[in-house]
Amino acid sequence: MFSQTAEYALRAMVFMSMNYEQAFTTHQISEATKVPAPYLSKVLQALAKAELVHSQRGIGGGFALSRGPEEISILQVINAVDPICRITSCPLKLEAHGKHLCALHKKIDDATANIEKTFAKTSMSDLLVSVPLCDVSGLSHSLLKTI
Amino acid sequence: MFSQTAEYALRAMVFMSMNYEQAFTTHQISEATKVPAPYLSKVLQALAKAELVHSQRGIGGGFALSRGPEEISILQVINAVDPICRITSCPLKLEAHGKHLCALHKKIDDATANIEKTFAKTSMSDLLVSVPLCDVSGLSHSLLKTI
DNA sequence: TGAGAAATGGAGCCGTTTGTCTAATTTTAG
DNA sequence: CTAAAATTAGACAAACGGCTCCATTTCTCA
Repeated sequence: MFSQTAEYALRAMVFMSMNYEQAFTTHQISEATKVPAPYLSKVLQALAKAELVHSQRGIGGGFALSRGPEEISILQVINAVDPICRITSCPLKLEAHGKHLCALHKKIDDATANIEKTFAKTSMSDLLVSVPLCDVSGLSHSLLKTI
Repeated sequence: MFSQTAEYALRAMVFMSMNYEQAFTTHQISEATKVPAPYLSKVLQALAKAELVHSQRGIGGGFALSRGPEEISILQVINAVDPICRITSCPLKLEAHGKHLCALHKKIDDATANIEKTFAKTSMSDLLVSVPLCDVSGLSHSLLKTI
């Protein structure tokens, strides 16, 4: 339904939201979210390009949210890596339909619109309630102290 | 969002619903729905395996719905070719979560559940209202007469 | 100023999806 | 019984997503 990449991006974003003023290295995020590190690196780059996170090279560098977790929605994260695209014109390219979608495509697009709406309304901070995303017990000791 | 294959399957099903007691050949369906014929053949086989359509070889054969269009939902069609799968356990395989999903995965699964529900409630006959799926003017003369 | 820590960018691998082609099989018409 | 019409089965090709690896660049600290 949703791509693996979107899942990875969301895990990373939720993790970073847990302590959003701090910068985490790719390795730290990978360890906590169980996302393969080299691939996570690409995902984080996409998030950086979308300006959802800010990257900093060198010692003490890493990735951090570019704004507060309450200002970043699930939709923004998904759209940064694997955009949800609406049906704006007839996929069969029929002149007859023009701008109107047939019942089938309207139904599909309505469902997509609903998803968009739900995900736009939910922010990273909404996802921090009660149950943590990740296995804190598995984290390295040095990282643990920072959370 | 949804796979190309699912789109193709739905187009074919809607088309067959327009005259559901008749059998259409792969070629006829391909022509009307603009789905590549050799690939459509695979899709139709999947629909046949799911018993949504019935196939008949030889002269005068083809594919036809196995029951009335009001008894076939969008969800059934999609699940036949590219199943919507729910999140039943933590994707990170964390012991800590057990059967409970964290906020992130619960949110994603809820959205998926909503899609499922909408698509389960909509039948092929609901998709036949007013605007036709396909470019009837582009169909061969012999096929046109049958619709 | 140098060393090491980190992100960046590009090439490339593997499996799945999408799509094509061909040969074999079934079925009906005549 | 035969020929044509149709599905079925299988191998094959191209494109894409997920993933890895490595060389390069940028940055900080001592």
